[in-house]
Amino acid sequence: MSMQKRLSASLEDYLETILELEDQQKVARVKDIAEKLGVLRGTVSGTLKTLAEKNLIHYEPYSFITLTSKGARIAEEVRRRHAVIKDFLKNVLLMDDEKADENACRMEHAMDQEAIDRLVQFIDYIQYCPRTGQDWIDAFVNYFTRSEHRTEDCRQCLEDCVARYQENRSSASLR
Amino acid sequence: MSMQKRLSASLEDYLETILELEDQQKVARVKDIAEKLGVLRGTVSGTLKTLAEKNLIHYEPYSFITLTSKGARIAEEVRRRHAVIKDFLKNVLLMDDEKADENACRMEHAMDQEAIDRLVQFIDYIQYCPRTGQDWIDAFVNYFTRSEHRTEDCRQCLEDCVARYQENRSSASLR
DNA sequence: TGGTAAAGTTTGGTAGGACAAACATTTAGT
DNA sequence: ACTAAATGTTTGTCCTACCAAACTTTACCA
Repeated sequence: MSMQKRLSASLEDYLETILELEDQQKVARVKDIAEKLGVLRGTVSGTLKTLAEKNLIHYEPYSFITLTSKGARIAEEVRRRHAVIKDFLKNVLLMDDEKADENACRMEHAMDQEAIDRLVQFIDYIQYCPRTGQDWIDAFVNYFTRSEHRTEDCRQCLEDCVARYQENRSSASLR
Repeated sequence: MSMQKRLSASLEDYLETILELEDQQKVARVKDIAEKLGVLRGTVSGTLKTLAEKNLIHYEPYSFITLTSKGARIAEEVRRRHAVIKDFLKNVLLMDDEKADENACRMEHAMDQEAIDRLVQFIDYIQYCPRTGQDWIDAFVNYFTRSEHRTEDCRQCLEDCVARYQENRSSASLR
């Protein structure tokens, strides 16, 4: 059921924006959609008709816009993709917030479910595996800001990592 | 000098394809481009004119097609983005070859230089840092195929990791 | 309550990118 | 060398997505 071919990047963006506006202010207005997407109001009117025909929004001219349940499901999918990708770019690759968002905005239309799911698991794995975790990510900044890595002494880092593991083991067994 | 706004995804794909064909068979033919891109020959003819106007290819009707130096530079950029992304999807996220390629095909038009560069460094970091490396990636498959990770005993893995580091240290100092 | 500003809509036009099918040229085979 | 098949091009059409500008409706407030 509902074996839908993916929407265009543009239509996905409209849905995502409408969902955001619903959350922010309970209702989506044409003007706000136009501003968020950087297009003219006239363009939005046209696209809303398209979305309504596809049963993705409730739309009566001159009235407010809300997502249908089908539209909401898709909008939430898109938003999730965006969030996952941004999280990776910002908190793993350590890109700044704005750049991470810009790239996520485009990448969210390019990655399929499988790629997103795998990325989620990978981010998870980094946090869960005792060999990595947040401090390992934090140390990534040293890697790409310095030019000479080869002289780095990793022994201390490794020892800390092992110590932390044993620490966690014992405190876990106390619970 | 050459402050170029990015080409459309479509034009980037044409350049990438032409580069591939040049490498494979020394020359790009309309028919082959059409097949690789899954469009009709007529569509290719039209697009080739566009590319020629932008000085990205050498093009005379009924003759062979080659990239200009400007076109080649862009084509190689696109190919590099593709390769980096595919490498990540396949060898870090462990997606299968075909899926990795499909996603890379789309993502290559969505990520900017900065994101790609950071991804390269990250892949590098995984290999370079003694806490991670190939065996850490290999263990990722255990993480996402099993449902219960929490019972996993990580001590052995951690010990092996430390041992390998000391091993490498001493063999390095012998050189 | 009328009038105006803001918000929304419609219409006509442009551009990119594709298809289909008619047409032109080149290549190969005999 | 001639011709059929393969390859390449042109033309006309479609679709999506946008802008500009005229127009309509709604909202507000004096």
